[in-house]
Amino acid sequence: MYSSELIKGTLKVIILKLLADGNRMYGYELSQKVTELTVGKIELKEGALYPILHKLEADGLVTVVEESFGKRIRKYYSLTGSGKNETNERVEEILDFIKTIESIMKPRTVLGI
Amino acid sequence: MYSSELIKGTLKVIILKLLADGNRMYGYELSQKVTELTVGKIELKEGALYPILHKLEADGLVTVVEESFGKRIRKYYSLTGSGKNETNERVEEILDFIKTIESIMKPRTVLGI
DNA sequence: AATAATACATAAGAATCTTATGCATTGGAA
DNA sequence: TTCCAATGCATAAGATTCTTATGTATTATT
Repeated sequence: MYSSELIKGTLKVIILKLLADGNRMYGYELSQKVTELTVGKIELKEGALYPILHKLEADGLVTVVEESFGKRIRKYYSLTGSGKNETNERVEEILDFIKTIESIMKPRTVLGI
Repeated sequence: MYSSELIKGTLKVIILKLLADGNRMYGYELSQKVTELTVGKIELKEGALYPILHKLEADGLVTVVEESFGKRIRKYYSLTGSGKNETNERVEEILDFIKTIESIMKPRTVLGI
């Protein structure tokens, strides 16, 4: 489990990327998938998850299809065209960001060696 | 310039790491160094910088020595012993975090190939 | 003489997350 | 068969971390 400051700002990109990889997914499924992929180091909790999904929908980046399984409802989210573009941009950005952070964090001396 | 959500939570670690590398530094110097190292992609602004430094001091991770240059004052910050330990832990954490994010962001298909 | 850069600081507001709570269904264990 | 865990959605209050804006003052540059 990473300290929560670190996670801030990355959850949205993670959701977008998972939708880009796996086609449509519903909220609870996304939450499980993140726990699984990160071996529990990142948890996508409901309080963060659902507001993000609603925001993505409001921004036109995803569309929703409700499906019933018995009396239980699932809301499947899929990327729209602009959602795919946004995902590509955000993924590029975070990969670039990672390189920057890595370059700062790698051992370095006063001499810059 | 990265979107600001992405930067959240990383500024403190960056400051700690710079102090660990370069011995004592003062606020404005840290701010300049971050701009320089990241080619302007990350900016350590005063509104974030000074509260972080004060927090680090309150937490006993850094000590401060004031020095005058003419009538201008600089506050030099240095890591304490526990500051160095904290830095090592935080750097390890963020490097681990980066690997996790990278593994999610790298191209992947539905089949997991 | 005026402006940019240096150097500190804080307050109000925005954004993003955690914690807590709520409702309802389904499956499994005791 | 009863109770608890898991599934599945949702929102509100609070914490945290940053941006933007503002303030003060000195020094260097144009």
